[in-house]
Amino acid sequence: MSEMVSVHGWMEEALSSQDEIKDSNQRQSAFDMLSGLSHEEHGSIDGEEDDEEEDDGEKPKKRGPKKKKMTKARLERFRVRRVKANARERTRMHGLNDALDNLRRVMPCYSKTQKLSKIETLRLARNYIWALSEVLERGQTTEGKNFLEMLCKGLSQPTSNLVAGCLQLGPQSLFLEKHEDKPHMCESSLGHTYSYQSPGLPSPPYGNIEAHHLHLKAPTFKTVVDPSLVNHTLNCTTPPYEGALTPPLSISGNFSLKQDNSPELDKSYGFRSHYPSLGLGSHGHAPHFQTAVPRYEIPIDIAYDQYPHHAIFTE
DNA sequence: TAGGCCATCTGGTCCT
DNA sequence: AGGACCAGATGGCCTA
Repeated sequence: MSEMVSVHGWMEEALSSQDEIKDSNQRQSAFDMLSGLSHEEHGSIDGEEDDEEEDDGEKPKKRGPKKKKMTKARLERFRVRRVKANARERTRMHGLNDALDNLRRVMPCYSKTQKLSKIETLRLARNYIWALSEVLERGQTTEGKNFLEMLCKGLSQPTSNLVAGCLQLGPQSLFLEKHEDKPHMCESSLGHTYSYQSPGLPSPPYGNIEAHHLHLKAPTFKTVVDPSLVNHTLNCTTPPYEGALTPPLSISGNFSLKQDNSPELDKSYGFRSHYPSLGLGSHGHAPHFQTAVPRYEIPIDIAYDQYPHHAIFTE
């Protein structure tokens, strides 16, 4: 019993030493772990500082590997190992999340304020690669409805709406038409926040996107930012690529740009990355596609009866 | 309040 | 032995 107390004592110590463990839940799970230990090992705790096993000579020997006694020393090592493993796991997951963030930034609808979920980021990335492959292999345009449909395949409707909105609004990202009842705030690739009217897209949770929802008339733009910026974005055709073709990926150049928070880099980087062009930032060497804003007139039906969480485009 | 998303802890497995 | 990776469990936060 005294050993249990001491064991809980080190658990408490270990727990209190971890900033991450803040609540009773995690505390409890740690004790659950301890309970697991107690199941087979508490009986062996004998207070010895020594790790060596001892045969008591009276009980019949069991087959199989001997269970080492859970001495204080072993418990301490176990604790240290577990704490270190937790820290590594946190670090690993942070790295994974950083990578996911980098992926978000090269998606065609990056927004600092409206982050795509992990799963949606991966789905959109898959679609983006697929769509760009089609562009390269079949000469499809990035401005047609097919491109948008490919991008949105399998995405949830909120994400589809986001992508559709971003592609329609694009770098110009502002347009206000008749519907001014529910303006949305949209952070553009330039890092500015625009107020725009979603063109009738249903808001979550889940409706149907119909053709007229994405019918864009000659856009009239309203801006709440510097008009010169808007003018800049309105003329946002990237210069034709003149260099040698290289694989359209420059990881270091691409991602390092975003990690630098300089607004200037943000501009050039985001400007390209938010668009269905193959521009890969100022350090990338991918052929640039025309990045003028496409205007979609898309007959989109979403079969939400069948897939309540995913937008399915049907022809 | 339910559901989605997320961070964290944890133990198991594989590899070096 | 120890690290990387993985998946399950758990609870917090947020939103409709």
